[in-house]
Amino acid sequence: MQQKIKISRKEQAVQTKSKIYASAEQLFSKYGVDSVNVDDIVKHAGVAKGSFYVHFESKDVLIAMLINDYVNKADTDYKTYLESLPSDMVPHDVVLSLVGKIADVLTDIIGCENMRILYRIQLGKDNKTNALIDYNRELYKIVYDVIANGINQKAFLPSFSAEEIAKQFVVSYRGLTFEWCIRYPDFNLKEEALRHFEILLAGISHSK
Amino acid sequence: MQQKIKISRKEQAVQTKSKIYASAEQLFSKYGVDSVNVDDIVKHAGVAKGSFYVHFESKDVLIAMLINDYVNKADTDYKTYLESLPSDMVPHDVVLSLVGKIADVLTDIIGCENMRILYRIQLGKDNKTNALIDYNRELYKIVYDVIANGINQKAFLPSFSAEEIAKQFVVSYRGLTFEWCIRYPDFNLKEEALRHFEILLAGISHSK
DNA sequence: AATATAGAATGACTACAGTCATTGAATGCA
DNA sequence: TGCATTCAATGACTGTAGTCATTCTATATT
Repeated sequence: MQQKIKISRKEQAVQTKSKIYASAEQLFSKYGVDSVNVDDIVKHAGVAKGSFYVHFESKDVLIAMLINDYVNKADTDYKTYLESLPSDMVPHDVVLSLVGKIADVLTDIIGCENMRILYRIQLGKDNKTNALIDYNRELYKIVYDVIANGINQKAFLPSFSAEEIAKQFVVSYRGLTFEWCIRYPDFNLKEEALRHFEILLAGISHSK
Repeated sequence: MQQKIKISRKEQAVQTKSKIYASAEQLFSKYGVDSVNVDDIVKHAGVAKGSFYVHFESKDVLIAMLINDYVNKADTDYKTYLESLPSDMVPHDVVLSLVGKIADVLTDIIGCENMRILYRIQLGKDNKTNALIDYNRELYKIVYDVIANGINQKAFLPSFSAEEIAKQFVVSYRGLTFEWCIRYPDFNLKEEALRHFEILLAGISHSK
């Protein structure tokens, strides 16, 4: 009468991990990451506390994974957004549109609280988190394409490589987002980002 | 036979706070902030644990105060550094010199670990810390002076105000420092900062 | 001088992240 | 089939930040 479906040890482990991940996602989205502790998560998942740490480095790493998944999903949208822009738009304006769109996504979809948590975790002493997660990879690639295209069209100077500019773009945007996180709500991310990149596009120096 | 020097209640409180602050400073610098707990500090100061929380919001706020004091002391040095530069140096080069000097101070004097802790605390949910401490105020003022001077000398475009540029300068530098903190030691702050600001100075766009 | 008030000081206590020695069941091997 | 190995699972335990009801005493008020 052994009707149980046989399940391998490995599959079982994957299922346990999923149960924990799903429970965390549910509880976090319902009550917020600060109001939910690891005991709540494992109780909801129906496993022991130790099991949590078999599958996840720490509570923070799990949170970072959840938020990062979310951020990456949003980042992928930028490609669709760029394709929706008129094809005759000049690179200068494409960059600024993208800058604005990113601010909208950060403000309306991801939210200041999530970014703050994500950044805090990235700065944690355990750089194991950082090895696992390649932050802003998607965004970097999209920016790179836009810049490379601008250089090809001779709209941007060839003095700096597209790689270099894209890298510094992401750095600047992180600085802006950081400022937004700590000054919220007294800092308008979109406005500041647009001004920042207008300066970057134009340069401040007469020498050319 | 009451030879005790009379001391007011307020003075007493100030002394208690100082004892805690000094003990923390000593122990942190000797063993590092992660190896010293609040119990160690209050034991060393000869007060009860509760007293710590009478005078300080949290362990993190105390750490932030200590590091911020240190950072501000370093920031003040930049003024001296700028005065040491040849007076005929063009504004473009003054900016880059300052950028390099800041990187040196962050790398050699303050250190990645301290910046990481400071940023992590700034991102903490308790924005009470942030109300207390005005981060990078000194740096902003110094950058502002350099930029305003550049605009006066007609070396920089008047399209953007010195306030605006100085503000964005600080934002960019925070983005760079953040990246340095999380990528350390695989990120050369000075190199990246110099490249970043070379791009900012020149701009990337042909339109002018 | 007697009483009331403020607020500094206290330390036992709670909450919670993270640990680790032990258990037990699936898999590999003879 | 029986023994050995592996590793997921367990939960009691530890370390530490932060709390709070209570005590104590200098100062203000009468």
